[in-house]
Amino acid sequence: MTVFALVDCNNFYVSCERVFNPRLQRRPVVILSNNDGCIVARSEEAKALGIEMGEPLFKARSKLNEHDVVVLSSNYSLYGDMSSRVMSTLGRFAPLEVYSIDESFLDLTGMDRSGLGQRIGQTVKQWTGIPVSVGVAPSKVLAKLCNKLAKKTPVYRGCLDIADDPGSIDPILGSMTVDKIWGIGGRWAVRLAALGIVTALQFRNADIAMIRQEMGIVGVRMVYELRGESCLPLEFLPQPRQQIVSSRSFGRYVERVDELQEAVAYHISLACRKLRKQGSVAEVLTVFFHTNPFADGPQYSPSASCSMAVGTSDTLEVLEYAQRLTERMFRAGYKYNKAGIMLDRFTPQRQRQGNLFDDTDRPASARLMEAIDAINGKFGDRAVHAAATGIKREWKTKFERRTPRYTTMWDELPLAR
DNA sequence: TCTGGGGTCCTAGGACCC
DNA sequence: TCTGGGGTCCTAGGACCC
Repeated sequence: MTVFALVDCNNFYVSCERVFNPRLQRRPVVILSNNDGCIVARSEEAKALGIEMGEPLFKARSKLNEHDVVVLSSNYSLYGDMSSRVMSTLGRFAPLEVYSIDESFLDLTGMDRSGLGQRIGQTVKQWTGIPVSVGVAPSKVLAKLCNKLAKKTPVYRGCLDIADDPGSIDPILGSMTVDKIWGIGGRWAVRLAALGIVTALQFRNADIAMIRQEMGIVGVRMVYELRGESCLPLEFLPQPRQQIVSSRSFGRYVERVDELQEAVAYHISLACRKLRKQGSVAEVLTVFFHTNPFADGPQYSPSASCSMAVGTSDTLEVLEYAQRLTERMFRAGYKYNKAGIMLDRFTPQRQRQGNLFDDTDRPASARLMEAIDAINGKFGDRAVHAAATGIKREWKTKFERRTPRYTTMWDELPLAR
């Protein structure tokens, strides 16, 4: 039997901030999404005040002021770096699948697990400063569930292991609604309720043929997983992305085509760098932008794709396609609040399909991109960049309350006195 | 005034092929 | 009057996740 552990960081973004600013301990803290728009992470104290996940900042404002809540912009450089520290610590214990920025599955099959969960937690806390919870079970879905229980039930001291006795949580399944299961969202919960399935226990005990009929193969797998029969294997090797999206809201409305072009160019450069990093080339490009869907007034949200003559990851080459698409779609007289691009149809760089009419010097293009990536890797992201991405960039996304990038920028290191 | 961003998988249906 | 059977590929849309 395979034994899965799910290790999940507690309130990850808030915990990262607290490592470098201990004054945030025991205070209510929230972290905002891009553009300081919504609340995407909350400390326990903030949750206790009834502040909701995903709540727009302006709606929560009075509550935040009233309770003197600390409000911070996202600091992705910091969180990304702290995440890799946590993951490499976890890698000391067992083979792992990094599932998201703040959680990993570990393969504990055949290991002596007595006290192991607590030991993992203590080590991560001591080495990185980040508190974690651990769930251990014979399937991923159950491990997820145990993790959730471990997190909110102090008596488990941060780790719940049911690998030897999955039935032990039946009473809890019976009192839990089905949408709390990983993979079952609100939509399914509504449809299942119509079939008389409300609790996680009812779902687990449901008739397989009926679930197959109603939910397809996805639902069937969920039921088996809940029964402790693993259907979702561990994936130790990260799979290359099949699409890369880059998009952001603007810090203020954009009405001019040149600013829109800058923003699109900026997204192209981010996405192409990611694409090169994974060693792929893309054949299809999509560009989109839109007005603010929440605002009154005329709406316009165009999107257009094109196939590129040859699969490419060359920023300058993709830029040309992007600018043509943007120009074609742009309409004056609208207040745009967001732009983005998507790259699609990837092949590995080495298997690039040529084109008879391609007169680009491919080796030269590859060397140029390599040089740009190397320079930016050493001297910072925009040390060299396409002029098309703009100089002043007044449309930039807002991060008005971002803390220093303590661990990734020399001039933002924390000071010790 | 102010509302995030980036992914995956599955399915149904249409187009097309022999 | 009567109009097969089996397959693949692609796309759009729905559902989910963090």
